[in-house]
Order: sequence, then C-alpha cells, then structure tokens
Amino acid sequence: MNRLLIASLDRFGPLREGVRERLSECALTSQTFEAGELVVPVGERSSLRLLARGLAVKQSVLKDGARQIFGVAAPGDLIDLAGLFVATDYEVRALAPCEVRKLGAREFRAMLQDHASLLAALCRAVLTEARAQRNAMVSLGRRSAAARTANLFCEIYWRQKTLGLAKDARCAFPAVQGDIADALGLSVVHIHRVLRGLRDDGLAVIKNGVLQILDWERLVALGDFDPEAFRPQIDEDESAAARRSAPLGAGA
Amino acid sequence: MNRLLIASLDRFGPLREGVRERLSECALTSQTFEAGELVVPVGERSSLRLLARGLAVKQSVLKDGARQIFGVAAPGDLIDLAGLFVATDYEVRALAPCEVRKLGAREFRAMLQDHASLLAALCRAVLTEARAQRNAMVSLGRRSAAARTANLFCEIYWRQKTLGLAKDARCAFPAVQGDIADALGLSVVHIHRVLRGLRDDGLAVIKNGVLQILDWERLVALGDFDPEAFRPQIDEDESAAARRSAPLGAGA
DNA sequence: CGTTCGGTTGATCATCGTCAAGCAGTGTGG
DNA sequence: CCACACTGCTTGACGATGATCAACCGAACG
Repeated sequence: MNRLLIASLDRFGPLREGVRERLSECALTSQTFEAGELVVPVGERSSLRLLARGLAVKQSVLKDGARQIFGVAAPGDLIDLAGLFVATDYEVRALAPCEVRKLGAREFRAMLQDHASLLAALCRAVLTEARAQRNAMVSLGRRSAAARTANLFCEIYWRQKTLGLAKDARCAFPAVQGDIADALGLSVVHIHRVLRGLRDDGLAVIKNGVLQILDWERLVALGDFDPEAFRPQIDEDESAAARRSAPLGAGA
Repeated sequence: MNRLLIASLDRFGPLREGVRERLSECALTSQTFEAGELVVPVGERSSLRLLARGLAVKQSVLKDGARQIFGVAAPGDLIDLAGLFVATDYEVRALAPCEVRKLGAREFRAMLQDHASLLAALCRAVLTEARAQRNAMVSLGRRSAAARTANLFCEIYWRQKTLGLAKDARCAFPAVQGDIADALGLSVVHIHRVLRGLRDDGLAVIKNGVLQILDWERLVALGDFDPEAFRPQIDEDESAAARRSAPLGAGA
C-alpha cells in the first residue's frame, strides 16, 4: 500500500533504511476524486499527499476570475509540497479521476523531526518543482504560443513515458482547451488555433483526452524542450553510493 | 563575519544552537563583483552562496539569445539554491556592485549531513523561492504589461524595505530597461512606454538606478501585489517555540 | 572625437484577445 | 421521445496589446 509512496520518495532519494520501514508502517488514507473536483484547497496545511493515479493541475484563481496553472501533476508526484511549512498558496484540482494517498499531518511532521533523509528527499522534490516552474516561466515570457504548446505537450508525454504510462506515442492528457490556455497564459480561442496548427503540421493531436505525438523530433525542436528540466533533482554521487550500500531500490 | 549568513538562515529558521556555532566557525570566502559580472555560472555546483551586498538577477539565456530573468536577489538571499544537489540551471549576474560570501562545498555538505535544522532552513528557502516564482508566473501569464511592471516595482521596494534598505519611498534598483523587459517577458521599447505611463500617472519613477514610489496604494492595486508571496516560509508555530526555548535571534 | 550604451520616439506590423455566433455531444426533465 | 440547457469545440471578424524596425539623442568613455 505504501510502496508507491516509498518508491516516489526514492526518486528523490537516497532514503535511509529506517525511514523506509517507518514509512511502510504508516497508515495512509486513500481518497478518490472525480475530474474537476478540488483535491487540495488553497490555504491547506500540507500532510504529504501523493497522487497515486490520474492527473491533476496546480493552479491559482485570481481575484478577477482569471486562472494560472503552475504545473501538471502525474502519478508519483507529491502535490502539496508548497504547504510543507505554511499554508499552500495554490490549489490542486483533478483533471481526470484521481487517487490520492495522504499521510497524516502529525505523523508526517514527527517523521520529519527524526529522519533527515526524508527531509532531504522533500527538499529535492521542491527543487525539482522549482526547476519545472522555471521552464514554464521561459515559455510564458519568451516563447510563442505554438512553442509553448509544443513544450507543454513534450513535458506531458515525456513525464508519462518515463513512468511507463505512454504507449504507441500516446498518453493521457484529459485537459480541455481552457486548461491548456490557463497553463500557457493564452486565450481559449487562440489555443484552438494553435492546436489546429499542430495537427495540420503533423506534429501532435489531442483528442478525447488522449495526446498523440506524431513527430517527436519536430515537436521538441519547436518547443525547445529539455527533458532535464523535469528530471528528479537527485544527487548522482550520493545516490550511487547509497545504492551500493543498500542494494535494491523499490522499483517504480 | 558570518553573522549575516546566520541571520539570513534564521529568517528561514529555527536553526538549532549547534548549527549557529558551527556556522560561525566556518571560513567564508568573500568575493566582490562589478555590475554586469557573472556571479554564478550555469552548471555550477552549489556551495551556499549568500548575497551580502548589492543586487543580482537569476537568469537563463536561451539558445536564440533571448533571456528570461527568474528573480531578483537582494542582500540576505541565498543565490545558488538551485544547485543544492545538482548543477545550477540558471546563472546569477550582478546588477550592481555585489559582495558574495561563500561556504566551501565540502564543508557545506558535511554540515548538511549533521544538522537537520540547516537542511530544514534551506528547504524553506527553496519553498520561498518557488512561491516567488509562482507570483512571477501569474504576471507573465495573466497580467498586462503595466500590471507586471507595477508588481515588480512593488516586490523590489517591499523586499528592500523589510531589510531596512529603503527610505523616503526610495530604494535601489539599478536595472536597465532591458533587464526589466527580460524579467517581465516584454520588449525594451514597450517597457519604456510603460515606465513613462507609470511616471505620468504619478505611480513610480525609476531614475539613475533608484526606484521611487510615488503612490504605493495605487501601485499595489495596479500590480495586484501580495507581499505574502515574498515572506520567508517559516513555520509560525515552530519558530515561536524555538524562540521561547532559545531567546535572542541574531537580529537582521 | 568617435564609439558605445542606454534611453526615447514614431511608424508599422504581428500576435493574440475579445466578441459573437454556430455546432456537436450529453444529460435532464417534461 | 423531445425540447432544453449546458459544456466544449470551431470559426470569423475585429481590435488591442505589444513586437519590430529605424532613427535620433545624450552621457560616459577611451
């Protein structure tokens, strides 16, 4: 039951052995959400929530009703890192039916006190999130509408592919055009035009919540995509050393 | 000599007493940079660098020569957090003459092993950076050129004011129009027009590297500025408890 | 004294947003 | 079974925001 959580934290590892045991003994509450439901509200205090299944977005709704999406969460992602020490400043909303596993706040905070390697893993997870955000900032600030869209499609596909969630150049992306618009700082109408452009040019198609990559190379070139921006920020030396001393990483 | 570093980390505290002692014994190398000089190159491995004096920007230069600025660093900021566990993905460049104090990588990493409270402080610092980035994402994605500029001016002024670096509604902001453009995802020409607009409307003026706020209320309203986005992500409960048990925070 | 850098201005143009309308699929209640 | 409403997609017309191009100015500097 906790294997996924441990494997996910291990992505940002190395986790010391004591933590794994302790984590595997923890009670996780599992919750499911329908598409469109609010998974984490703004102002929530974090309790280490893991997205186990489905897709969700981290977003903020502005005073004037506009929305900005900060990132898309895939299975294995910790979705309330922003609330680690204070209340979250964004909300999480399900894009598709989701399963979320949650560690109690008290238990979680107690573990943080005892286990530095857990804190280190979380720190790396936050760094990874920050890096992905910087990629999005480049898109928002300096890339054309088509390039932004291509970059987002590359991200969505690439991340799911590394999780084994893509096949035949297809993966899930159950976002409506309004979601894509709010992720890329564009209008719905314009997103529609860009989408048609990508389809006409044979780069990618999105249909019925499924993203199909037609020409990966050209999509990467158009979107200036760098997979490095989404790699977990693990320390190569340290993690290699840890793997030697404690063989067997709980595979993803 | 190390007092500033300790005070700065304490902003993200609480730091346990042992860490403070250990930090105060560490040798810091101090470096100065002229305006325009490269302070931290891309791909550098972090060694806990503190901006002690001056202003700098965190930025990335794209393949096509375009530039995106991710944030402005003020005195007391840790500027190479992105490289905590891997190589930095952005560079840091001095906006004004800067003084940077740097802890050696080996020493720093050794301390991280021993002192969980230092790691926690760094984690909070990273969370703070991530939150500021999200504010910038909202600007880039959903705010007009004038609102973006107003928001940036509010940030620059507010942060320096909380450090005691502003007086008479003035603070340092030695950025050329091209810098502001690259921070806000706009062109130099357009920034110039926005700047003139803000001046004509009596909101703010920037001249000779000095930002002068003329009407804070209206600037905040125009920029939809929320100071919360820049508050250090300390845990209110924990830090209060720590202050009780270990009175005396080395004041900023 | 020429060069460079930054600021300023105007003219023109492209990207993208807004408005408006129509269409398809889906669910709902009469 | 059939309006009806609702949501999301599509398309066109129009306009605004902001980019690009070009030129000039002033200050700093070698």
